[in-house]
Amino acid sequence: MPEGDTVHKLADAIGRTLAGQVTARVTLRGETVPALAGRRVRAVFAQGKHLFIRFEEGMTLRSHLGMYGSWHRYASGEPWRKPQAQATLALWTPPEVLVCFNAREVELLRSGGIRERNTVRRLGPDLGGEGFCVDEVLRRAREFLEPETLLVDVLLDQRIAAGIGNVYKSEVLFVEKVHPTLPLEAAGDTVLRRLYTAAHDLIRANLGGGPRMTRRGNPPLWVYGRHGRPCLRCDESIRYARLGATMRSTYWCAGCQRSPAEPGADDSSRARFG
DNA sequence: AGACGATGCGGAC
DNA sequence: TCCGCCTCGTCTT
Repeated sequence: MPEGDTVHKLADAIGRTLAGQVTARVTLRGETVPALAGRRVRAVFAQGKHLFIRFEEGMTLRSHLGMYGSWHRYASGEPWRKPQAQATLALWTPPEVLVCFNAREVELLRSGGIRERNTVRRLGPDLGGEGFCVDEVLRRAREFLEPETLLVDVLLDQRIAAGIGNVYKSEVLFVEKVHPTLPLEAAGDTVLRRLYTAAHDLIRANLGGGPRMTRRGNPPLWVYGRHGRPCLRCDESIRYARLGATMRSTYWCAGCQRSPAEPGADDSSRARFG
């Protein structure tokens, strides 16, 4: 399931099958796309959670898996494990066929179309990419967000940096010992820089293969999905709440990540800012 | 068998 | 702030 690292790994895998190949046939929601028949694939790449397949002469397929999307690879003639009606995109090479099921968005962009797409144009620096620049992240946070914005909402905002999903959100806050509802302004540049650097390191570390992990050993995640279980650092019970503007599931350790609102809380992060 | 919730995100109000 | 999307694994009955 897709956060930035997953989509990057998918792009690599799909690129190994498609890059340099000529597609005999491409269907978009069941409809053949004549413009892509007999067309050579130039590159397959990810940007945040978007996956792009660029063809010669500039045409590009953009896909976003959303919650339910998945990619399958089959040999030609092999039966598909999901109903054909759920296929949003299929590309025949022809020894193989790549099928994207239940994507949230799939579209064909004409030359230069990537830059015209608002959602894509506005994406922040790609946390799974090589040239990630945390200074640009800080600049965007100042430009796009109110100072009162909670860190849970900052981290999920793909305009600030692209690739963090709900799992990395909680994990990154835990790793850096920052409370999920600390406001942007109270966090300050130092904390923000630490959070995004950690996010970049974790996502990059997970591009190698194997299951996604934010720590060595079992369990592979520090806090996500561990509601009520003991913190792996301090043994306190892991908390769960739906937080932020979109009320998304958030997990944190009240021992390691002190609340900005609780009396007697450690306010060292605030002191660092002010 | 049915309820519930989920790794995402845009849009209506 | 809430809902829709229209899938699927997991848990409850």
